[in-house]
Amino acid sequence: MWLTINLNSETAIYTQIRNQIIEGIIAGSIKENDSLPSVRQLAADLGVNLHTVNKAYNLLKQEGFITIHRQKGAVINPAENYRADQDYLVKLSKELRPVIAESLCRGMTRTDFIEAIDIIYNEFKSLKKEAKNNG
Amino acid sequence: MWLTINLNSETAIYTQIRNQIIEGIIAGSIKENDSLPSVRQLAADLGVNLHTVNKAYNLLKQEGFITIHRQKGAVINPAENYRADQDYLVKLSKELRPVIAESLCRGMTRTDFIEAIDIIYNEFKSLKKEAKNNG
Amino acid sequence: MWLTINLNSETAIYTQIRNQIIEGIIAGSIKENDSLPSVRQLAADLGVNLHTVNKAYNLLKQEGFITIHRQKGAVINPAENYRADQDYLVKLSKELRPVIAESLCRGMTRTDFIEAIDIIYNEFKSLKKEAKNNG
Amino acid sequence: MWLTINLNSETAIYTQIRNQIIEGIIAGSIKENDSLPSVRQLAADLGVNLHTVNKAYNLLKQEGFITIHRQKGAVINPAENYRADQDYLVKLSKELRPVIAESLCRGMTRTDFIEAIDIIYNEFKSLKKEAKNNG
DNA sequence: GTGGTCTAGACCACC
DNA sequence: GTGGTCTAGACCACA
Repeated sequence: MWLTINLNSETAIYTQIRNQIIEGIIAGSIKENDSLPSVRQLAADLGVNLHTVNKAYNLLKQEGFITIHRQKGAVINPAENYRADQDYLVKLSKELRPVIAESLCRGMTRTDFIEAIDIIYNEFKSLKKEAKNNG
Repeated sequence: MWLTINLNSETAIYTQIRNQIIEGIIAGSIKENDSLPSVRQLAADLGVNLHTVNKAYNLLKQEGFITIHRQKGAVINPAENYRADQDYLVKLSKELRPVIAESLCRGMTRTDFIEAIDIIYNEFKSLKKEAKNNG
Repeated sequence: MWLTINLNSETAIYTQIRNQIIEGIIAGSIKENDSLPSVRQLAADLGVNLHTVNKAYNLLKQEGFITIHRQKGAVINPAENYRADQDYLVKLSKELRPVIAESLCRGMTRTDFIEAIDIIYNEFKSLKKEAKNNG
Repeated sequence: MWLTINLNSETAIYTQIRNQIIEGIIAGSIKENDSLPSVRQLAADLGVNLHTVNKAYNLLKQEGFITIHRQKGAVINPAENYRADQDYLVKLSKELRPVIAESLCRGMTRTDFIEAIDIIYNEFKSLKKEAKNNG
């Protein structure tokens, strides 16, 4: 499994799992209709508690990214199920506002900020290529 | 007082206080060498415990935004004290990465994302104008 | 537990805890990746409030000595995380200056002063040996 | 007056005053039997409260550095009055111990530490020369 | 079980 | 008056 979690991180483990699965989707290493490992399996692989993985999956389900079947386990939904909608834009704005505020306060211009996000966009582009070559 | 906090928010109260003070700095409603209200005063105004305000102030102090005086209370530092440095850029990147990942996953392009941040930049620009007219 | 605090001391309790943990590290009685007792546990052992221990741990975290895990509690960082850097040397100099000034004023030479610090160095050497024999 | 205090410093103002007077003694810019400015005068010069200067003077008196006369005000004592004694050595050791502990913990050797104190000794030597030329 | 947050109320040092 | 420290007791998120 391509997931790696950092126990020392400030970020909650279940959040790290959720974030990496989302990154897996955009990289293309997991696709629509793919199954995620079972809760039990993933928990064992990562050496974390069942509840933790469960919480991550439930969060992803609630956010529309996956559907949890009794038999097939967790399955990636088609992209239509979680297209950015108005609610998401509001949530996104709430997340970004304090981050942008701090960057402004620390003297970063809009251009500096976009430079920072472009580095991240490029990382994701590389990930995508890599996954393509491997898959 | 220009601070308003939301007791029901997911965001910790002390974080809300911190964030709004940062917004106050970029809006220009508080400036270099201005004093913030005393912890007791602000706590009373907001209807929260003094320790909560104290924690917010200590966080701001640790981040370089303010200096805490024994007599004058908390004072805004000159901007040089908290200019974006390498450490901050790393922190910023860590904050932005999962946010950008989710937006990509939900089908937002880089252009859509920049549109979202521009709305926030415009809000801050309006705040700045407003504060200028009031001050 | 190897920690002893003095409630009557001028030094704040949380500072005493911090200092003794640092001494524990240099003595070798706690090592890289060792866990410290939980805040509740240590607070109970020392007969102080859990917030006081919490403050000490947070200070140590901020100084780079420990990492605070959600599950495992506080863990000693590898020494690389808190090697003396320029900032520390400045802080050290600020601490030492008035101490050296007073010693000079009271007629102590540099040699007298080094004699005084050597007594301390020898104490730490003994502590280290002791810990080695016990561990 | 050669005293300069920093209101932003972590160090209490009365402690800064006390420290600088001690530095003045070792530099030779104030000598045995010299009078310090009156409490009122110094407070006015520094722009601080009377009580603050008073506290500094009382501390210096208690430590043996000065005598407070009704008429002549505060007068520097002869050096014999405050020679390092056993009590002072104990106090010094208590001050130095946590400082040395931290430096050790951060990987500084005894040699590194002595290098750091020598920088300070040299600063004081320069101060002394300077004061000699001016006086 | 762990730490994180918040409240309430106290005393002290500093100014 | 200011912030700094400490206590006591509560609830929540995370694992």
